[in-house]
Amino acid sequence: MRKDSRLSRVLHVLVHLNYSDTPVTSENMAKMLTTNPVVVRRTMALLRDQGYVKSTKGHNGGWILSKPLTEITLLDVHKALGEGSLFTIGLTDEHTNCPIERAVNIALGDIMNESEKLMLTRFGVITLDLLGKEIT
Amino acid sequence: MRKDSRLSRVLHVLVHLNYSDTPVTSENMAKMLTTNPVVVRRTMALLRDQGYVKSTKGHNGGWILSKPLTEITLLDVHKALGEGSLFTIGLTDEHTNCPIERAVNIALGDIMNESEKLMLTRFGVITLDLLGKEIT
DNA sequence: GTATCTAGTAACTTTTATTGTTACATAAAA
DNA sequence: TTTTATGTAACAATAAAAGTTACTAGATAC
Repeated sequence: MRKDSRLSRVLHVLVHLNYSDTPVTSENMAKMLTTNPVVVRRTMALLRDQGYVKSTKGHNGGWILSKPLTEITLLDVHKALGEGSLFTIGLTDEHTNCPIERAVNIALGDIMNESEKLMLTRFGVITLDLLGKEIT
Repeated sequence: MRKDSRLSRVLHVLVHLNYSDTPVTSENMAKMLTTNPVVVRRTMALLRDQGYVKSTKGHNGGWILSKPLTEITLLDVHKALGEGSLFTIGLTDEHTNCPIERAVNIALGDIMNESEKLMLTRFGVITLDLLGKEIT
């Protein structure tokens, strides 16, 4: 199953942004992430929509933070990326009147919900500045 | 991101197996799951390898449980399917000497591990007979 | 013992989500 | 007005999973 490493990569970029006095271009970010500028713009656009970064065009243009890292949590970024479920496991929806299917879905669903809740709660209390500080 | 509903579907099948006095053919399971027999065999083979089901060929052949449902947990089935990570989120591994990437990975990794641990623990205490019993 | 029914499995094709790419428009600064 | 950026639509490539085909092997029925 394929992994989505956008969260991890975007976080990386955001923390780096914090340490740059000048805007960082999509081109440069693309090099950092060994991808290409259009992909970077696509992803960064999601963060811009939520007010976490700003972009400027033309000479000396690029991306800057529009909020301090202390005001952005892992959860904020995760949500901005618009991910669906966090889990690779999916439930079925083919025999909704089969009591066994229903029981299976309830059991798995309950566990997944509990686990997701834990994860998002943890995400919600970690601001991005902490990532910089945790550097050893 | 694509979901893997094999766990959910296999559980469904296993509980149904329990209620059948005769072996169930891959063909019939395929109909239940609206897929095809080869896919069923591929998946069931993983469970057979772990001793949870047995298959017999020829007339009146098919699949039967080789352990009671009380001795199979969600975790057992999950592991038998050989899934990798439970999460759609992946970490990066491109700048292992970048302290920021490392910090991001540590933060996300810790949370994912904790969440995974919770999930697998819950899986481990639910035996498949409970699914049948939870039917309302 | 031959026909039939079943699983086992390798090889191939299809599907589909994501990522990557191209091309061009728009805006800002030199 | 040229250069450097982003914005975005449209298309192509990639890759993982599922589906399919085709065949083998074993077990039962007749």
